[in-house]
Amino acid sequence: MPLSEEQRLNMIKKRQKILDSAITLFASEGYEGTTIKKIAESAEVSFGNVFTYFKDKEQLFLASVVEPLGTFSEQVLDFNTDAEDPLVELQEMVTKHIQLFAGVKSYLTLVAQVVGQPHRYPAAFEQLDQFHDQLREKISCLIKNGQHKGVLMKQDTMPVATLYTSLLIGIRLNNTDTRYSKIWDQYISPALQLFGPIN
Amino acid sequence: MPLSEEQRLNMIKKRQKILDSAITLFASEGYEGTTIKKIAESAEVSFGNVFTYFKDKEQLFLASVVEPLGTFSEQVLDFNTDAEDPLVELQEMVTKHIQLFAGVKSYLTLVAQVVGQPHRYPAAFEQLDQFHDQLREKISCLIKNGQHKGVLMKQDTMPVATLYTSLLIGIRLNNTDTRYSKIWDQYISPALQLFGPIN
Amino acid sequence: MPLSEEQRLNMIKKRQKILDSAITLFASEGYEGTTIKKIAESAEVSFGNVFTYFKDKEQLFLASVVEPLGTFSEQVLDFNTDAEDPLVELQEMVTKHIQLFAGVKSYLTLVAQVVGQPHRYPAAFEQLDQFHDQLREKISCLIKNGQHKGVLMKQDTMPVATLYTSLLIGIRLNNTDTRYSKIWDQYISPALQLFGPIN
Amino acid sequence: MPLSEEQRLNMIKKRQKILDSAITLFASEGYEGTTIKKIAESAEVSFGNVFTYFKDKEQLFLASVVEPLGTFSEQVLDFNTDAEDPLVELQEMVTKHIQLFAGVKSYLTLVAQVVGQPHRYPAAFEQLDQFHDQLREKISCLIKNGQHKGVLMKQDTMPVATLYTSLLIGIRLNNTDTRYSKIWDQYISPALQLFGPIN
DNA sequence: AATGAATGAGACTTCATTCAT
DNA sequence: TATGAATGAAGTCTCATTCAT
Repeated sequence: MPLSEEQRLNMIKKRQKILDSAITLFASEGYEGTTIKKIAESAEVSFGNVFTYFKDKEQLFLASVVEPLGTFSEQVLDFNTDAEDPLVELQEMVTKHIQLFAGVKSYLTLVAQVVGQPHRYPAAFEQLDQFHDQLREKISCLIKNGQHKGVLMKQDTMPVATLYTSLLIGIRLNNTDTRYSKIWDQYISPALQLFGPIN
Repeated sequence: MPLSEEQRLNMIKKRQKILDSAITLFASEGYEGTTIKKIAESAEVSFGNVFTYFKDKEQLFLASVVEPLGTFSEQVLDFNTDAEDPLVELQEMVTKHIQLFAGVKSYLTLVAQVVGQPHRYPAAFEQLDQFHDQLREKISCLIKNGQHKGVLMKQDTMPVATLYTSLLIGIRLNNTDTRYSKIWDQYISPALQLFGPIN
Repeated sequence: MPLSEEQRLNMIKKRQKILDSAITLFASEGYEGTTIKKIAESAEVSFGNVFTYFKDKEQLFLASVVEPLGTFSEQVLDFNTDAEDPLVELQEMVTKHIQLFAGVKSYLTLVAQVVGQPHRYPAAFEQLDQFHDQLREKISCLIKNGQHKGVLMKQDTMPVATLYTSLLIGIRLNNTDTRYSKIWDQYISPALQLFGPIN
Repeated sequence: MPLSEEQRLNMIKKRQKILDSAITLFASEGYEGTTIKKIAESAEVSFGNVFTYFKDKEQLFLASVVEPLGTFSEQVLDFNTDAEDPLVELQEMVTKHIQLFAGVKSYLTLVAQVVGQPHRYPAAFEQLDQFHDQLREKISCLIKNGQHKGVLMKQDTMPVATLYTSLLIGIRLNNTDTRYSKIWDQYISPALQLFGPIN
């Protein structure tokens, strides 16, 4: 007697709720500061039920870092390296990134923890690092395009890309607000300067 | 019976050794990942002796964050807002900052933890935040000076200052190496772009 | 709606399969070392289904010890106390016992557990103890017969019977092999000595 | 400041008390049936303190099996294979063994558990098995001596030795009393028959 | 009857802190 | 001051049992 469709959906929802609670708590309380009990309470799930969905705390942490990465990276990587007008593309990319980073507080705090202590979370770090490389590579391409077209000043592109991603994670770390607000818009224009636009 | 001078010095050294070990371990293993036993072993001090110098773990953590701040902030704040040539001053500041951040891995990883989880470490965060404000303020002044002298493009100065400090903590987070190396020099020039230099 | 004959048979088979798995596992992993999940997997039955056939773990354990006892005791007690030639009867009994004990590894390991920790499994122990008494009594009778007929030396019979059953459970404990093999035959002749045969 | 002699002695006593409690409990309740809490209570020691002396439950179990083995094996192996009068030596050996096994209930129940589930306690079994081999070997020698001198009937010696050790562990398993009593003496003479004495 | 998710009690273990020496 | 044994609270995880489907 397999599970009914309704039950299956319910379980998927439940799993997601646990994961969301875990992300929030891991982000704000840290790995050891977060107890399974807290997660269960926050997700309105019984203590033991957490283990129905995640083998152990470590796996739950890993899932908290890795699972949202798919959607997130897709959004972050959504820009065109071969754009006709690289300056406009850059502007749009920066705008989107800033707004995205403004709105995703918990997850990015979690990411910052993993990035800050790679040897403590090797599996999670591995995945993040891979994405990070991909992102920097793609940004680097767009910059090269801009330099080619003479709208960006000539400079090594990878350091700039690295600085840019550092800046993104850095502002997320430095800001305590949870949602996007006008304040974040102020960052767009100076952040663009990093790429050395020629007007 | 008062302690001899030699004993007093010895104790000061011991305390510092414990603090250094604590910083390294808190940085790499996190707060609850770091045990008093590990700290004692790393500092080559007996287990119970740690409590002779620090009341409890929390205070030791606080000291790990706060005590190095004095020297560190002095170095970071060592630039002249009223410089004759703000561009040169900026260049020197950025160079110094990058080199400084390159060389202080453990402590800054620790700082990033506190900044990322402010409500978990309120006392420590308070101090760091205060320093951060002071730093941004001072950088903002230097930028204003540059804009006044027409060597920097006009833009809101605080967002730029914030971006700059974000960038600093961000590159520290993104790099795993423990010491300054030539690689870090690549960041200086693009980081300068952030301020919108006019040549 | 009563169950069809086929269903009834199926359930009986299923119950036996669970019991067999339980015996094997209880024997090799011990009571708490054995989980319902393991039993279910081993019996190729769903987890919850185990509880359809056995109220709880304790009852399943009890059944594991008690149910096979019927067949087993029948075989063990199958010898003739009033045999014409008690020496031959003894020889045949010992041979049969050794072969039987050689072939029933799991169950006897389980029995040994219960016998070794009587106060932990009082109900199970009770039953085994009763059978044990019966067995010793019957062996004692056969010995007496032999002594009467002058083919066994005179000695107290109960201690000999007890030693004999001890020896049987002891060799089972000391041997790791699961099936009867020629090795076991070596034990027959010396075991017979226990009874003090006169030739 | 190393520990004082008195403290060291105290710790040794404490460790032994824990070990003794563990042996008793493991014997009567089994491995999983025995909790650290129970052991601590029985040894009149705080819960956490158990871990000062034994890394974890498994190690405590191993120590419970292995540490008493030294004294025990010494006593069990204390007989002379080259005795002038092997019959007398055998008689003395059996007497001593029976009395020894009568008086060491808990430890031998524990031994029986390990022997019965070797794959569950591989490390402990290893040690016991080694001792067992040594014992059988030595008994075998004494039997050979007796056969040589014509006071024991000719038969394979190893099976007899194995039967004898089986018998010893078997009677220990079958008897519930904790101390040596006259009852045990009844076993001596029939047990001797096993070796096929010629009078 | 059959299934497997849900529950929470209870086990092991770690570790900050206390304290006697 | 220095040491490390003693304590027990708190955390993770397992698993028998229940129960809705």
